[in-house]
Amino acid sequence: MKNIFSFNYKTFGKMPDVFINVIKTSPLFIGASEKEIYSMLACLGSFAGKYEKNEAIFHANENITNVGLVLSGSLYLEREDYWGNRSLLLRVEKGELFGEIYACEPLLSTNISAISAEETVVLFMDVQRITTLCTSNCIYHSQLIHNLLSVLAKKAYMLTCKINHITKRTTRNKLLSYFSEQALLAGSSEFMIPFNRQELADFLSVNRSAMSAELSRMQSEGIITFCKNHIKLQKVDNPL
Amino acid sequence: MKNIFSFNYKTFGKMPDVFINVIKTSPLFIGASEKEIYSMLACLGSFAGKYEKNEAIFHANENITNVGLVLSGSLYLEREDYWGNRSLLLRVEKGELFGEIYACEPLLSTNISAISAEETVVLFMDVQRITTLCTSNCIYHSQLIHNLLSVLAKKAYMLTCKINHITKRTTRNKLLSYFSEQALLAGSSEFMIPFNRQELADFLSVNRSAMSAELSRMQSEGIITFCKNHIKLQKVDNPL
DNA sequence: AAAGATCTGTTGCAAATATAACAAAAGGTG
DNA sequence: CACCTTTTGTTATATTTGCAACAGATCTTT
Repeated sequence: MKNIFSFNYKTFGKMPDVFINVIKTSPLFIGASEKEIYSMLACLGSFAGKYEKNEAIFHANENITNVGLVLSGSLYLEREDYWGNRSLLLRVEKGELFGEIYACEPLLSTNISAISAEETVVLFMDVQRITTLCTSNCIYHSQLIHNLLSVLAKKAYMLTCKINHITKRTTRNKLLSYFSEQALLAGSSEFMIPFNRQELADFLSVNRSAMSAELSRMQSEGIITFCKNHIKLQKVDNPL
Repeated sequence: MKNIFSFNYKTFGKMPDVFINVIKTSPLFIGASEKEIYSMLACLGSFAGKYEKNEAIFHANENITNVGLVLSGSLYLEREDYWGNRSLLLRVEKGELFGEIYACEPLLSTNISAISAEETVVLFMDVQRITTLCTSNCIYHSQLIHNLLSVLAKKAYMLTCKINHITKRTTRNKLLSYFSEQALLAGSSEFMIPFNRQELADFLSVNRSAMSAELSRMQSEGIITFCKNHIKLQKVDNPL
């Protein structure tokens, strides 16, 4: 990790515009003015770090107190078990938060690792300063708490959605469950998935080659068509 | 559902002591005085409902605005798929909250149902009145928000723990993952589980009879001993 | 363009699982 | 106690998955 900038009253405003625009549209600061954002960043002791591909942003069992906001790039929240089987919990994209579970409840032992999927810049914030009233006069403070609640609720919701996928008993039904969610999100029967085959298999916790074979069967049966990461669901009577 | 009492300035203090004691130790009100609790309950438009066994407290796709607190009994958060396969997300015990995900983010469509596991009394509270500043003078208000954040973070944590169990590739490893978590929680190699066999299978999303057979194999191999819901992990070199 | 690395699809086989059917055990009720 | 219901364990079989190995495709690097 390479520390690229931090915020206090001296460095106020030293952040590139592309990053500010990400922060403005992030779920934590949505609706806040640029001035409010700078004020909050200083208040939250923010600093940013740059990571190469496949670098660990935090490890399982590490003590996390900062929430992370992806300013550019993307990362995986993942876990490796005793035998080295990787299980991919979530992919975190630009503009999204991660580590908020552990940052809000520092007593919880981290049970996952955060690994950069590409070159990635992360903004860290001390979330404890959000939940305890800050001494400086943050007009945006109560809104921030409200947004943090919203972020946590949505994260928990995403986790229950993921559980709904992987509790399906066959690889085909796991795939269809995930694909139909993605189609709903995209508002179209055609969509791109943010995973390659190995990552998708790790996300649905099935074997890659078995999943690849199942994808081919589904295509030959006319249930789906796919080309690399582009998936198209065909209309069939009862896919699920 | 049978409505048993609600709270406003008139009904102040009409709640049985056993229920007040549950509320006092609940994660939402922990540390609050009885007076503060009554004040908050009125502020949150609370009311309580009584449910028979196997009654639906809310259905999937229902719009949820209230968070629920189990005053007595217990319930399951579960989901049934197209073919009727039940998937048991979580068991919610006396003193625990449920529905907080949907109550905090009412735009999220409910993807699970809440079903009482036995005769159960639930206290409902309008959580939106927590996150927006209430007009009455609630001294405990900011503490309540802090507690709600904590509850959501812990719920998300529990969900990631559950994902860690069910992403294991074999029934044996799912069982061992769950059992070792329970042993850690109990602080002992012997512990009780809150599920019967069918419920445990639904929780780990495996077939009941296949799981039953696996439990027997594990016992015959000396990995565990069990009698009904009482499980004992044996010390072996490399159980996981 | 050539060489190397990575990703993807395919196949056969061993291992694990789902399913159904049944019997024994446990619990509840009159 | 007898009867009924629910829960649990057992078994056989068909289905599904994991695994390993390989070849073709795609992407990177020099």
